[in-house]
Amino acid sequence: MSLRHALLGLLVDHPASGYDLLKAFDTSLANVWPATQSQIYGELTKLADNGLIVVSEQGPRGRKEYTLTDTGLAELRRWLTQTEPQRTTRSDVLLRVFFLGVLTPQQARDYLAGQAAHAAELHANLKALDAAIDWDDDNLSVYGRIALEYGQRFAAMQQEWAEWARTQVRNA
Amino acid sequence: MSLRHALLGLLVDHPASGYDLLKAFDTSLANVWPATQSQIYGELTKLADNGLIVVSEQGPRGRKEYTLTDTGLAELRRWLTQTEPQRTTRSDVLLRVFFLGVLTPQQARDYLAGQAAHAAELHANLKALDAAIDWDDDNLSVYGRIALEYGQRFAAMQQEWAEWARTQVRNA
DNA sequence: TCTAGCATGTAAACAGTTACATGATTGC
DNA sequence: GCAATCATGTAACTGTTTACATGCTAGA
Repeated sequence: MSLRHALLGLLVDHPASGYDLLKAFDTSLANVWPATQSQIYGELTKLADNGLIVVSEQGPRGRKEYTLTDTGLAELRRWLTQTEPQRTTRSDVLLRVFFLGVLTPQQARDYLAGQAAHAAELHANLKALDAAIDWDDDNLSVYGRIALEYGQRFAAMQQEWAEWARTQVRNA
Repeated sequence: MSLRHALLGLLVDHPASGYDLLKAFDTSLANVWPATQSQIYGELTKLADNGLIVVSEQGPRGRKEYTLTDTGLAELRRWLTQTEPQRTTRSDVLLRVFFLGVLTPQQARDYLAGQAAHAAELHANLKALDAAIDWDDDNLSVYGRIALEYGQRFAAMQQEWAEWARTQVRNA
């Protein structure tokens, strides 16, 4: 269960409330590990119950600020070094490719063209984001840039693939 | 819910039993849309209840062979042409990158080197698979090849990224 | 005869999504 | 005063995984 560790990771160095974390998920982690409000609040309660985080401050409107405990940090490190990342992924986009044979060649090409366009747009957005951020050389910047670079390479790869794939579909 | 449509897609042209479909998931669809035995049998029952497939033949050992109905084929086409693929993905590998700052630079480089090695191995396997298959020019081959090409490009991209990323991690 | 593989089904637990529900505070 | 945003929580549902449970059949 990576959600638990994503929360621990976000709490390193700066305490935050559920609401703060929700925003972090919706921005920086949106394309890596999306999570809903429901999930986040529930998981924070469990993490606090297990002593991996503590409520360090209570603010207005029932705000609860959580801080990572030593146990929590140790667990984060254990997860990073002692466990293998899960690699089971599902791709709806690719699944559909397997079944394009039931459509006309024109429809199949349209589908692939749509995917190429989508990837191109994503690539442009990520490139713009990269340019807009003022990267320095602290940890957050180094690893944030590495992750963003992944996104850009991935989007470029998808675009090139979809454009190539389109040329492979011949009329029956 | 794509599992439903994956089953419909696999039943195009050739009737199959739950057991046959399970094997198809474990081989060709393993990296695209993994599914368990439990899920498959349950979903087949629902699809039959809804008239998208029918039990066309009963064999030994309680074997039930399912055939796609016209309604089922129509639904598959509707899914392909009228609905947008879901693009919410989760990447445990990438999530960990965000938090490599809590490790030593050496540990972070080790992690990235491990990912590079893993991607390289996957790439080699997919390349070998590609070479081993006797592709002809029917629909299955065309779209199967396109999907496999995606896998190869993706694995190559991941390897190159991880190797590059490793060089970005400097000692603090 | 016995083993491997064929063949299906169900129950419980876990993860994730959607929807509902409520209320406080800040700034205009 | 009102709207936007801050802030949390719960319930119901869907999808996925793991484990249990059972039995038949073909071939060595």
